[in-house]
Amino acid sequence: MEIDNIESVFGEVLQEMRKKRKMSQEKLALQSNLDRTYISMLERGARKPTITTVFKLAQVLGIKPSQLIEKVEEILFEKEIAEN
Amino acid sequence: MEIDNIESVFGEVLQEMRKKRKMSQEKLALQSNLDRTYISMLERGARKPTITTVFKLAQVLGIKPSQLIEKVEEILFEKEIAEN
DNA sequence: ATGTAGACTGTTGTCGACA
DNA sequence: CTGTCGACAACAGTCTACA
Repeated sequence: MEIDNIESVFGEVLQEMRKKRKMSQEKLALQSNLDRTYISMLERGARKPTITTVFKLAQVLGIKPSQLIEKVEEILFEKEIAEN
Repeated sequence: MEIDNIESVFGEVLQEMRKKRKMSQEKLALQSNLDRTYISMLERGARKPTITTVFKLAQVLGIKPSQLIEKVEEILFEKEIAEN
C-alpha cells in the first residue's frame, strides 16, 4: 500500500507544534528564513521539505529535528495499523 | 557562523550506516528505489535529500528515520563546539 | 492571519555512458 | 563497485497579489 503521504503527516505535525507555541505562520516563516506561503503549503501537505528545511523549522520551534521526525513516524505508524 | 553543511554530515552518516551493513551503493539504491548515482552524490554531500528520501533510506537501513537524523545532529553538534 | 494562484529560479532525483 | 559528467524532468522554495 506504501502510503507515502509523509508530507501530509509532516504538515499536521508542523501545524500542531506551531499552534502549541501560539506562533503565526508569518512569524515562523520569518524566523526560519522561509517564505510565508511556503509554510502554508507545507502545513497542507502540498510540499515535501528537504532535510535542511526540517532543521531550520525545528530550530525555531525549539525542538530537535529528530524529535520532529519522530512525531511524524508515530502518526504514520498509527495510520499503517489502521489499514490492514 | 551558520555552518549549513548538513548535507555533508548526512553523507557521512549514510555511508557509515551502509558500510556497517556491508551493503553496496548499488544495492541500497535498488532497495530504496533511488538511483545509484544519486546515492553516490548523497554520500559525498552533493545533494540534500527531501524528507521522503530520508524515510526510504532509513527503511532499507533498518532504522527509524528519526535515528538517522539524530546521528546527524550529534555530529553537527560536535562540529559546532569545535568551532568557537 | 491564512489559502491559493501563477510565474519564476534553483535544486532534487533520473538516466546513460565512461573511467 | 564507485565517481563523475551532461542532459533532463520534476519538484522545492520565492514572490506578488487577491480573497
